[in-house]
Amino acid sequence: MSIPLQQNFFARSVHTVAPDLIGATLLLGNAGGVIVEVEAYYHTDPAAHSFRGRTARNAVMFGPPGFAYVYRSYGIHWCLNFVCEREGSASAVLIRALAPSHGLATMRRRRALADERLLCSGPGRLCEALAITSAHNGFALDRPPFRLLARDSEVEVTSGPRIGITKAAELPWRYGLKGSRFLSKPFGKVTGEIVSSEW
DNA sequence: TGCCCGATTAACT
DNA sequence: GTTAATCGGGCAA
Repeated sequence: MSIPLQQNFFARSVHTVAPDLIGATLLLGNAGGVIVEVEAYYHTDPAAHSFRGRTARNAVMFGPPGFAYVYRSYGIHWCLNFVCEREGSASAVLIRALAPSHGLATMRRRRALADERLLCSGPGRLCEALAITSAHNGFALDRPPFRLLARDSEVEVTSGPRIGITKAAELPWRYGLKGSRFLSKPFGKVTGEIVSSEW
């Protein structure tokens, strides 16, 4: 049924990988869910951490595709990215929201009072629910404790401007599962739709 | 060394 | 709609 995603899945344009991740299942240990929202970041993009070159923090982004880049956000939260394309292209997809499907009790405990809709609906929230920290920075995505399973049915993907950034905020590089109630924020009406069935 | 600010979230008014 | 929490990265000095 669900086929594990191999590293070659990530060895493509970040703008192809991002919508293809919608509907895939992300698991860490026995907790996780279906990816319903992501954003693409490319090193020529002023909003990308890799834009100003390689540093200790973003080094994983400059490495080979198929690895996790985890960084601290606002000194409080962790955010999870998947490195894409090829070594040195320094592109990544930010995982922004999941529809919880595995280990609900575990994730609720980690997230305290959060109800199911808010359990994994945000980049910081899903890292808290899956217990992702800097300890996972540089981990391969096709090996434990990570598990990534390809979607097994067609999905409708919407796109729109990215969230929470000030630079290049107009670029429509946010992708989401159309109509999902687990999006961190709704998509605007003007955005186009993409129907995907590959992967 | 100091300063500014962010790929966020929850708890306010 | 507004704001505090909280801290490391990146850049100016």
